[in-house]
Amino acid sequence: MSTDPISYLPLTEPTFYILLSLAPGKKHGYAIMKDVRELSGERVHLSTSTLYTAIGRLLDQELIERLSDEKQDAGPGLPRKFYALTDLGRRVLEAETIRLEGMVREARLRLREDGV
Amino acid sequence: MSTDPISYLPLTEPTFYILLSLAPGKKHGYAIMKDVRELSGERVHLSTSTLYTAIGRLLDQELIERLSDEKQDAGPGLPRKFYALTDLGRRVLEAETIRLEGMVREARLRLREDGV
DNA sequence: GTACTATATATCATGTAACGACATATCAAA
DNA sequence: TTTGATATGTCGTTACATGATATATAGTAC
Repeated sequence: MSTDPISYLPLTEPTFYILLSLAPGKKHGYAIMKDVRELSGERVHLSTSTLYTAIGRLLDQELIERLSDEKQDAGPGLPRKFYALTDLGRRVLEAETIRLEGMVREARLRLREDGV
Repeated sequence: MSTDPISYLPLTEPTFYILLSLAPGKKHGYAIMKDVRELSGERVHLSTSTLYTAIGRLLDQELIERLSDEKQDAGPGLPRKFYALTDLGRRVLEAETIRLEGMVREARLRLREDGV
């Protein structure tokens, strides 16, 4: 497992949004799901299968970490599990953003060359 | 098969670059491969398997079309096959660029909120 | 008191796409 | 004559998304 953020790129769209959702601070799975929906302008609707398998993968890769037992305001539903970005996770997210900016820059150049 | 470009998104990185490579005009497969490598700053090295399976898929989806027998300056290698963007392909590429811009915008907002 | 809805977790089967490895062919230069 | 650049393609494996399905809890409406 590399510590070079570049080696984790490109991120898939769900993965990108999950990490971005955690950028401001810790969240539990279901909160991530709702946040991503809003954050993406109702465009990305994570299914629970996508969400929880991605969380498992990101934990394995140490891009996020599980926060041990935030003794939380229990609302309805099963007990919440909170996650946060690791340093590596944040660096991956930043590297991915730079990658995306490069793609947009090149696209804007080529799409302007012919009359768009 | 939809004519709504949004329904083809998100594109994978190889697919995005293949379409972008065709934006200025027709190319054959091997030329696309070299162009993508340069265009991406030596970052994306398409394997021939990725390239030709993607071309097959894009033909099926009618995002690109095969140009029939450009009687071409035959150089070395097997006979070239030329491809070009369809109108739909161009619209998909534009829609994808807009999607990427949205992701970058949101990422820049959230990554600035905490001190990046 | 009971059914419904939102909250919250998770797995399974299937489909799609990337990718390394492999295969084939042509021409030019060393 | 053999190497390297050009040029096309398939096969097996792996990774990931996704719809369907399952389980559990708390509040609300009837």
